[in-house]
Amino acid sequence: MNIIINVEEYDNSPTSAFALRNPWKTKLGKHIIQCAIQLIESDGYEQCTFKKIGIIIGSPEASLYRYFESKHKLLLFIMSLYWFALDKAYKDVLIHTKSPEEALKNVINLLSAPNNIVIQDSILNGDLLNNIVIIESSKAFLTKHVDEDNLEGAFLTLKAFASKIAHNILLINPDYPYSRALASTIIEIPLQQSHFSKHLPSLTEFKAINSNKNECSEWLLHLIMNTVKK
Amino acid sequence: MNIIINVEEYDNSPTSAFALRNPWKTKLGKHIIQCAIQLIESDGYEQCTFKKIGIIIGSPEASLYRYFESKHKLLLFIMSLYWFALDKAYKDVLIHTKSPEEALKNVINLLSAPNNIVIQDSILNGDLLNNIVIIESSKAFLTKHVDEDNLEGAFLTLKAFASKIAHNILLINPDYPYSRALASTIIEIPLQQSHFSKHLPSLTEFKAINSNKNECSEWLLHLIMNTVKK
Amino acid sequence: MNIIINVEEYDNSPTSAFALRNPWKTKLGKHIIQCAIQLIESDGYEQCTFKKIGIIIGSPEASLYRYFESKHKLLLFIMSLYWFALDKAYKDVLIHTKSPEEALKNVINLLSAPNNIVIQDSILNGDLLNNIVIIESSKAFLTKHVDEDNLEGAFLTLKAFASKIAHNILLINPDYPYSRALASTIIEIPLQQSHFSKHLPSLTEFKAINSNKNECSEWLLHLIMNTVKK
Amino acid sequence: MNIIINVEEYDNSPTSAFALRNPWKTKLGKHIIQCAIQLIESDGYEQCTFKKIGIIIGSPEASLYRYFESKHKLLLFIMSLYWFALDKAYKDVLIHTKSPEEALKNVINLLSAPNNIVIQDSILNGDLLNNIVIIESSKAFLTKHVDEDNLEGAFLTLKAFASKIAHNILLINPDYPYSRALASTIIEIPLQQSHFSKHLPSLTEFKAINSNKNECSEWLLHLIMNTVKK
DNA sequence: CATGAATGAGGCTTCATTCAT
DNA sequence: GATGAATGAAGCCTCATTCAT
Repeated sequence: MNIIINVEEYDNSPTSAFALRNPWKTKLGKHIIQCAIQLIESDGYEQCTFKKIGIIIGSPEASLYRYFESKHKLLLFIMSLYWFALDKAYKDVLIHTKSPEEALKNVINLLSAPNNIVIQDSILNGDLLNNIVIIESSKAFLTKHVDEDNLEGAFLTLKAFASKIAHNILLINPDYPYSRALASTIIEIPLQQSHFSKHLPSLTEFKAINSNKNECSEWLLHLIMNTVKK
Repeated sequence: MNIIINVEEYDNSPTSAFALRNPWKTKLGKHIIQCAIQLIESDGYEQCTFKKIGIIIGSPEASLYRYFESKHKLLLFIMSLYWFALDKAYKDVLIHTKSPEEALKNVINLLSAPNNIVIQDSILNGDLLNNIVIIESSKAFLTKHVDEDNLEGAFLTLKAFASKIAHNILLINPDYPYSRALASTIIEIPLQQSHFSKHLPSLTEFKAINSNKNECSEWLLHLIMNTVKK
Repeated sequence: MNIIINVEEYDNSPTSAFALRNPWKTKLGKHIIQCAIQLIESDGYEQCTFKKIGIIIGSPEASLYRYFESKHKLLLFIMSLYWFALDKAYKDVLIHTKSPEEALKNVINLLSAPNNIVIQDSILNGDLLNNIVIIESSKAFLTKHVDEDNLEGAFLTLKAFASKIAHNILLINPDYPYSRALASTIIEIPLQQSHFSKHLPSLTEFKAINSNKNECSEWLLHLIMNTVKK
Repeated sequence: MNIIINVEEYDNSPTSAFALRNPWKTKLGKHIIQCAIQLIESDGYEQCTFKKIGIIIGSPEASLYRYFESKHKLLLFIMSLYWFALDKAYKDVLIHTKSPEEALKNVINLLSAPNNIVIQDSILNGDLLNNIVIIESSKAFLTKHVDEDNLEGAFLTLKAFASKIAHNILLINPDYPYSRALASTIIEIPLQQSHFSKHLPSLTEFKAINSNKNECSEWLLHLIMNTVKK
């Protein structure tokens, strides 16, 4: 699926605070994001350097620093954008949704397939984003010299999204005592299973997530519904 | 809980292949493991260097290379050991278990609390190990210069463990079509929830895992049983 | 004390050669000088960058280059201006002075207290200027890529000032063989003592120069007079 | 003059705390000190980099970091050593001195000529050291991120030395009210005059300090004695 | 078995400046 | 006259590792 974000939405999102200037405004800015996503996904955050990105896109390291104060800010930017986009997609989906059950089904479908993010003429590959988020999220917490506020900002969008799902669970069953734990589980399982299917296939029956997303999503839906409805 | 491993078991495990010599045999070897676990957990794998470990335990970097060929091998060693210990604990638990249902309950309990690993006079903190495993596991796949065999080795113990759980699920319900996906989910959820309770508490109802482990474990048990039994 | 310089005087001084255009003519120009003085004093010449100045005064780096060809020229500008101002103040003082003894006393008083420089509506803090001059002067000699002429220019004003003092010493005692050495000593001692009182108080009895300037100035006067008069 | 320091004295001095290991023990260590002194003197502290030193002595940058934690520590090391050596030389001179008047004369002579420092087979050029001390001393105070204790350490040796001179002044005239200011003046004047003779010769009558040290030293002696003796 | 010394490669970042608008 | 964008060069420092003892 494609999630379309327009520039105004971006400007008003917590995500924009992680960049020094709007990267969608210049060719260089867009190249940085595209290339960073590919490199972080393939080599990992630590092995991805501004220098390497620069070589690929044909700009010197120094130029990247005009867009992102540091490599860490760039990572937070990408993750924040990811959750902002998912949150938006979910909001859009809710509009055409009649029951909370249908909403839950929709969000699981949303999470079980990679979602490309489209901003202006940039298309950010959802598959890569998935992998980055699952592998690098935890690392964001470890960088001690980062001020807490930034961290909070980075996960604001994730929290907003998770909170909506938890709310939905309570609509289905107001007595469900662990709506938040279940919401975060709904978010994590597809990412994990997708990851396993790639790297440790013996740990899952699902194949690469894009080929049979429905299978994983339906399994997850049953798993969740069985618990909530009771 | 404490999982006790004796040296002979260690020697025969895939874990031992990651070290150049048996670290339990010398004070220095044991210090390295202890200290590495603490440092990787607190600062992250990339920020943990042989130099830092050396300073803490009062040995020069060069000495560590007599035990571990590289920093990466040390990480694989720790992770491999973790899954080996859990696998062993599960085997021990199975001995006194009458039904597959009880076995599933037991493994969930096992996973929902931190498990210290005890080898000779070394006690490795289960809480720290949990965090390392959840944060650093994915990274193991990304280090390209490592030969595939090593990687496979590193996850042999995890696979063995997951496989036992999947098998158990099939004992309860031979028709359950996603036993492996469910097994890996059982392994991951407690780690994730424990992680959230520490770093993003708004994403879960559970508090620090050691304080009310039962709550998380019971929730997870219901979640799983509802799906399997049906 | 305040030393008032009018724009015409500035235009005819060697100082003006260090700027590309008259900085007193625009708000931006005056901001640059003010801010540079503060930043060089607090962080040192090397840590003071056009970028930092730009951020503080809200202009991009490029704008500063319309006023000063380089950071080094800006430093020379400030130091040159300082000695030009002191020289002028001394000239003004001499007008109302009857004896060379009184003149010597006056110049020591002048040097023993910080002197603000006032140009149009700009007031440059004398205390900061003192510190810059003592700390950064020597550095001007070391910057090899600067052509000699500029260097000479930068110290023209200092030399003119020192020369007047030396001349005055000879008026008191025409046989004094080291008038120039004594003149430069008169200039340096108050700067040094002021510096010590701030940073290494155990090396002097004087407190921060502004609080009891008289004490230092009187001590210095005795020291000098004892030598000259003999 | 040559001031000879033996390794034991060095080890017990505050100076040794600025190095990670004893630089006199290896050829590399001695090369670093020698070369750093030359480079700092000729190009200034900021322009002197570990890389440049490394190129000159044929070792990679990284090797220098085994001896000095940072460039700043290296500067503090050199300055601290300088004052430690002068302090020692003064102590040695005092042994053969009968009157405080003679002592004062001796210390002024000591300060008015460059003093080489000899440690084992290393000879550190006193002329260069003089220049470094006068130009870079003030800078040591500006590096804000340096902990205060280190700074104190760096100037411990200077303070010890200055304090001895002040004490001596009081022996000559117990009522002299500014013994400390006079002591620091005695230390600074020869450095300043030597500096002027090199870079701004019109500010002094003295030529390069080594050629006619006696002249400057005698002038200074008179200047001081006239004041102290009352 | 342990360690002190050394190092090539590279990471992250800033600087001083230019140029097109 | 002012500025937004860009960049080559370099700075400081750390890392993972090797080697000789």
